[in-house]
Amino acid sequence: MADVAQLAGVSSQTVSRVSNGFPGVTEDTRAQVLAAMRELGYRPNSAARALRRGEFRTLGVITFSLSTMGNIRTLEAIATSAAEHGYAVTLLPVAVPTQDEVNGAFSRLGELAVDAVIVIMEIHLLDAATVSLPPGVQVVVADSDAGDRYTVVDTDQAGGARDAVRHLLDLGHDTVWHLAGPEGSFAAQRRANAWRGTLTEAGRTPPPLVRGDWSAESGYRAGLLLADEPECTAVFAANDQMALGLLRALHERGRRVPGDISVVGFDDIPESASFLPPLTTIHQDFAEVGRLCVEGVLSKMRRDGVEHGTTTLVPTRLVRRASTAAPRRER
Amino acid sequence: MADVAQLAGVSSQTVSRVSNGFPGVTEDTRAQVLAAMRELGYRPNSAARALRRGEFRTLGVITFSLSTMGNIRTLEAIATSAAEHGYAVTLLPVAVPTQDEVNGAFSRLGELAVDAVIVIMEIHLLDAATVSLPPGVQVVVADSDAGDRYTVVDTDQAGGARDAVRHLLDLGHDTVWHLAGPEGSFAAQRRANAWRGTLTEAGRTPPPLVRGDWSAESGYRAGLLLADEPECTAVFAANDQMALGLLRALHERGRRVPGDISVVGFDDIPESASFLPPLTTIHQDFAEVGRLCVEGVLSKMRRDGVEHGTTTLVPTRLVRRASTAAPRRER
DNA sequence: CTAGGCAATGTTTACGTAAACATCCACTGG
DNA sequence: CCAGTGGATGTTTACGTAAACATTGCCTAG
Repeated sequence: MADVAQLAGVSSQTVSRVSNGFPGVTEDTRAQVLAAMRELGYRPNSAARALRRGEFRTLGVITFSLSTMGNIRTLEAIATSAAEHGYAVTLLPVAVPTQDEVNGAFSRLGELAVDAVIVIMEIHLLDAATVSLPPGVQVVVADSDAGDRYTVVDTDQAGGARDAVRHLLDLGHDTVWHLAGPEGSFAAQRRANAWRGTLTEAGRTPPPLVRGDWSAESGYRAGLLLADEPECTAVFAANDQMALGLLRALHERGRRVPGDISVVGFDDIPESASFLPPLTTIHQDFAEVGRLCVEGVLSKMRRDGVEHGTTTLVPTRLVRRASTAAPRRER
Repeated sequence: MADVAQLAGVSSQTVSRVSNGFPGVTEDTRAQVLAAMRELGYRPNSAARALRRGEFRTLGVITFSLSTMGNIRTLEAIATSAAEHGYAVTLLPVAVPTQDEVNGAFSRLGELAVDAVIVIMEIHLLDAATVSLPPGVQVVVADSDAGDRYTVVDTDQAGGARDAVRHLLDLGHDTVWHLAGPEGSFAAQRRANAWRGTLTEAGRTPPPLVRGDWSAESGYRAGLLLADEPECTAVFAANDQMALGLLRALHERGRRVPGDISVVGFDDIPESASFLPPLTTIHQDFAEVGRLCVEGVLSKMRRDGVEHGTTTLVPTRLVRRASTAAPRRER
């Protein structure tokens, strides 16, 4: 910076002003400084900047293995949105979703060059970890159940599940079976609750719940079971991958989709339009989730507010494709 | 730090030594300092550290939209591997893969708290961007063609494609059709070249190449075409998504897989085991690619070497599933 | 014609850390 | 008994920046 100042014939402070786009610099001077910067290949040192300003202009994102499409898309949206606000994004991967690992990530956080944190993770892993959160670091949680202690941004899981079930009921199905996600997941839990609630509201009896683990393989196993249920004409799968496995099992067992059984998924992964048949599913707006996470955490930083427990829900959208139809009325 | 020093009754330098695990501190003193740190909730300020040390312990990863599964898995491996070496990972998303955007990302890089960069991107976008690379920042490129100017780590595209084609020939097919990726992609190009080369080597005539754009939708369109080719008994799709679309089209047209047509994909995405039928595909070891990227860039930093043009290939593995079989000999 | 004001620019300082150097002290060997 | 040695700890300083304050000089109103 000093070199630039000397070459431009000004003080280093003026260079700083130009570099930060501050007012109070003549157009001439500014041009001269810029020229000097270019000539010397000057780049501001972000460490010194951060030291001086007391902030890093960086957001940390804690997530374990970018396994699910949703998390990835959310991460991507966070990165893009953060960039728009002049923030960089640092990734804090947690290899195994155990309490210890999460605690470890949180304590490493303190030494990390990060102003705030966005957690993409089921919240129950967070509870015991709170203690080690460095003070002054704001947190927003995505993809999680509302805790009273965190600001949460999430897809409207319940609304999406309700739409899925209603769609099937509207088509004329007597009831809807549910292929749920793993027990430990709040997202799975909320989708299942909404499924049950919607059926009950409509005066239908919820059939026994079938459980998977989000994987296509588990959907396949569930499908083999469901294929043998003669009563089953409509299934709401808690995600698209399980729906994929389900479709394969039904096909193998000679059950037609949607002729014999209608299937609805959840997520709208890009491939779902090319399933056999193309899958009716609930579209999630991950880009919006990511955007809201960033804005939430930034606004928390600014006002230094401590409003815990705010939950923002991002609406979903039903995407109708070929895997759902009215039941055959043969009885 | 000064507070900790005072509480522990030592100098700040001793605190620094403890904080960095340096020798020359009595066990007693160390314990006292650690206690003081805990009591005051001391966390080293990474900005000051970086300023003093002249390095950030951070790697930048440039990638545009985490669209493909491969890039995501690579990114994840990079993050994990970097963490093991005590490095953090900062994400530099490029919204649109245009020259301008890439150049922009590279120039922003200079102001970013990053010691080295890993680029996950087709290299042709890099060529014109080189100029703005800040000096002293090492680069490793993943998922790209070898340039003489960069260190490249990539999956052995050619080897994988060769294995795919050979597998089909070994099963007894006369020749193999190829559903290629977009023209602009070097990965697609190399897979196509290896496909053609392997056929020629084996004395077969390569059928006309069919082109897609990586998406399942494009695979579907290609599949409609191929379903009408009576000669076609085996297809090698350049990725699993296109294979998925292909399977749907073939199914719709009443062509059995693998009865009438065998299909091989590329990538081994998790869903491919649940396709209809389960897809034979080429497994890529993205974790290894990520690991090698990190180690490559770190070793470049250490030796300050300037060995350009090194290319490391990570081997692939053929995963046999139900979508491939011997052709029916009815002629 | 001059005091006052304001815009443009310069000077000083502190941010938190770790390297380099300085000091202290206990112990060893002659 | 003392010089020498080496380990433990303390002191000084610089890293590059931007905030706070200081200075300069020009313009305008009275």
